[in-house]
Amino acid sequence: MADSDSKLKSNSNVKRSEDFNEWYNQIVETADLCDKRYPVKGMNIWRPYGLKAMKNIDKLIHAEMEHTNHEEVMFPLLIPEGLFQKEADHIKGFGGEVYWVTHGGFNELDERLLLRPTSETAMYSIFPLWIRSHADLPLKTYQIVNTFRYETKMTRAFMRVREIHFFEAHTCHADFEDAEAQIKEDLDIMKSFFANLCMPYQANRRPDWDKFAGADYSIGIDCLMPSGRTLQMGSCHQYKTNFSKPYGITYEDVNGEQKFCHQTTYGMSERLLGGVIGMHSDDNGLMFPKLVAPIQVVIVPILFKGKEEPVLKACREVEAELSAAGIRVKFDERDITAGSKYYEWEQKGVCMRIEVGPRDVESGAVMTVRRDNRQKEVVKRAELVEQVNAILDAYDEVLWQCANGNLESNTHRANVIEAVEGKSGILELPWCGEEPCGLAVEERLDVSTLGIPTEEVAARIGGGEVCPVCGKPAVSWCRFARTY
RNA sequence: GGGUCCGUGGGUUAGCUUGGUAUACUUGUGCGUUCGGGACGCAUAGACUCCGGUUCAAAUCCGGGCGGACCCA
Repeated sequence: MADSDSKLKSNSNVKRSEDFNEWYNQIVETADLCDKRYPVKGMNIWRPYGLKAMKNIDKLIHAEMEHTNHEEVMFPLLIPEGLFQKEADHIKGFGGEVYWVTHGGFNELDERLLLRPTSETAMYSIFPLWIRSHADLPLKTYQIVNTFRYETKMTRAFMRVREIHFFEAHTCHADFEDAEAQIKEDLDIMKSFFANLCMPYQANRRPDWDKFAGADYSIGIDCLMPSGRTLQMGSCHQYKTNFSKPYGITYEDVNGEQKFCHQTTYGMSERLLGGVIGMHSDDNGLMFPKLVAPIQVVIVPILFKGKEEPVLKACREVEAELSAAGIRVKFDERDITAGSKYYEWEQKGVCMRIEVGPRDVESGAVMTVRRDNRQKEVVKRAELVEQVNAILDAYDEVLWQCANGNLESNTHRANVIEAVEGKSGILELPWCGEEPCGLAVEERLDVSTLGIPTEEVAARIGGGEVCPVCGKPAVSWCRFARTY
């Protein structure tokens, strides 16, 4: 594998291992995921291949939602100013980053409309009409729509954009306990969902100064990228009655009393794709998990003059057989050399390829090659589907192990700040729970506070640790990291 | 929030200081020879971010917009 001296496809390739950030910027375009040339900051074009990957992720979300009895809805994009302004903290949090619609044709609007930065205020104006009695609860809804935020910071494909492909689940409950049960269910959903992406993560309860605008508390889902920074891949929020009071979301309980609902939300976005790209890749390009990959298996014919027909025929049979088994397969018949196809599909993250040449046709077999380690294996045609599925499973397992290894070896726990100073990754320190101490750690280490692990075992103080800033007894462990 | 820099075929770029015919590689297209890890030959297509100013003349100088990169808070 003479990668180092092989000719570069483009004039400006950087290796992931050398410059992760620049590599990311290039791979999203060279792998045909998006087109960044649209002339509005933070608004990129989804190209077919990238959109397929995103839709596959969406499918996993839909499946989780259906499984947990959430129902899909779609609310309008535009929100009247008056509705938006009902919850004070919410406005404070989002006010600076909303797009306003001020005109209809040539006429100035009486009431300005905003493009939803998130849909709380749109949905909660209607929920009171849907909820009348305890029998209407819990109300569990979700939607996958585009939202808009006027980002002033540097934008980055899939990771920080102004038009966001956004998933949001909104639930209403009779009381706090039931809302808390919903948060627990959300944590379960995360577990199975991120397993499908082969993404190990940490769920952290955000400190109060970093919670969602209007929330009682927020839980962030953080993944550690190979660059050593964490990426927030989603979040869920306990609202208590913070929104139901201003929006009048009430129900009549069994005793005939009117009560305010308790609410939760769970949100994720196209960042999921950005995270998958960053996490599962190497110097040769992407490695999509099998459930995300637009193409799971690519078939490359090895053609020799005068022997084309039997090879092409075998390829078509293999394609049909795999396709019938529900595997996303592509037969690459283009008239370019086999080698250039290998490089291209490896870069685009196809899980494995099948080579079919005259030798294979004669022996009734195919050659399989895995994307993750380029391991070659001869597979008999009779065992094709079974073996391909086995390889895809093994491939996914490697992705998970690799990512998990990165997380574990870059999580550093210590009692004093000096011990984690200069370390990259996730840093865990005891914490007294006071904001000034958290902020002091942030400043000292140039990190952000991720928060307290939601897993009790990870959060619990065991041996009388003290806050490394103020020296008072710690109430829990707290995580810090440089973030995207 | 404050500052610096950049914008030339689809991509990467030379040219800009000192105004005058725009460079190369790559990609794309067509034909032929090839094909078990980025093939080769021939032919061909394609560009000065936008608006205004200075000038006989602007990719080049000046101002602004839009877009992008970086640094500091």
